[in-house]
Amino acid sequence: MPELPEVETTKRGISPHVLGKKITKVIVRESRFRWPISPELQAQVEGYTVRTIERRAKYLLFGLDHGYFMLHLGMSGSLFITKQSNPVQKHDHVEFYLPNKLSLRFNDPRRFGSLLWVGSSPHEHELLLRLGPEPFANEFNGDWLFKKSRGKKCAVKNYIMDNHTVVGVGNIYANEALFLSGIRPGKAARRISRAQYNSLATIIVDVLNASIDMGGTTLKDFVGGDGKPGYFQQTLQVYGRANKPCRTCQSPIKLIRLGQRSTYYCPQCQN
DNA sequence: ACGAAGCCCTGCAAGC
DNA sequence: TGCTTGCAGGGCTTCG
Repeated sequence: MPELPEVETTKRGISPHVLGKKITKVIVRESRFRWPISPELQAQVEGYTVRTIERRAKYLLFGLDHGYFMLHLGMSGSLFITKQSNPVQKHDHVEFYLPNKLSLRFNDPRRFGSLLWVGSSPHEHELLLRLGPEPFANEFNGDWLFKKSRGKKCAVKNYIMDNHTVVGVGNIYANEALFLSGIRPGKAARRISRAQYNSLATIIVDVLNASIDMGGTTLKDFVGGDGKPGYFQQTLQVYGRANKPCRTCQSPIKLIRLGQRSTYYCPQCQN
């Protein structure tokens, strides 16, 4: 389940091997993804050079001279550089041949990911057009969270996981950030104070940044490796810790479901 | 406009 | 041991 830090880490990991390189061949072994991979993609990409790689939310945008293709890792996707001669593993669904007998491979067991040709204005694409701000953008702060939340009855956890509020906050980081902010996840978004949103916004940015920094330590393993997710290396405070003692107060961590997602919190520390 | 639920899919763990 | 069942989850889509 790649969260934003893994997508950013992936981008940084593959960039040196992909930027300025010509994609000589595209092999689609499985086209059934979130949306089927169109034959157009292969035709548009083969023989062209990658000029830019951007991340928007959890999407990666690959810029060629005549347009962009966009890739999402879904829940189980990974993207890595490998030698063309290395055996194709299960779920290595798409392969981009690069110079020097290297390849960029897209592996995705659950196929919740996507790969789309989006033409010359990717940011105008339907999937990106109405997304909220990046967490690292200036416009994302406590003030934004507070103002946008007025009148919203939904749980604050669902609110911060909504891509219209801010992008890139997945289930794990939503749980962790709410714990670190002392906010109970089921509380209505409109009932959170400005001060609490200031704290929450800062913590979201800090947690994502820390995770990207840790992810960066695995970059050297990207050739032939898989880029270990950053969050496995950090100590999770509540996520996956149902009934275990809170690291702060020893109270058992509670597990509930909000918006069909596992939600963990400390009933003592979060109000 | 909002919010909740449904759906896509495979791997893994638990239960029998 | 080998089956069946349930759960996990990002995010688009549909329904109320």
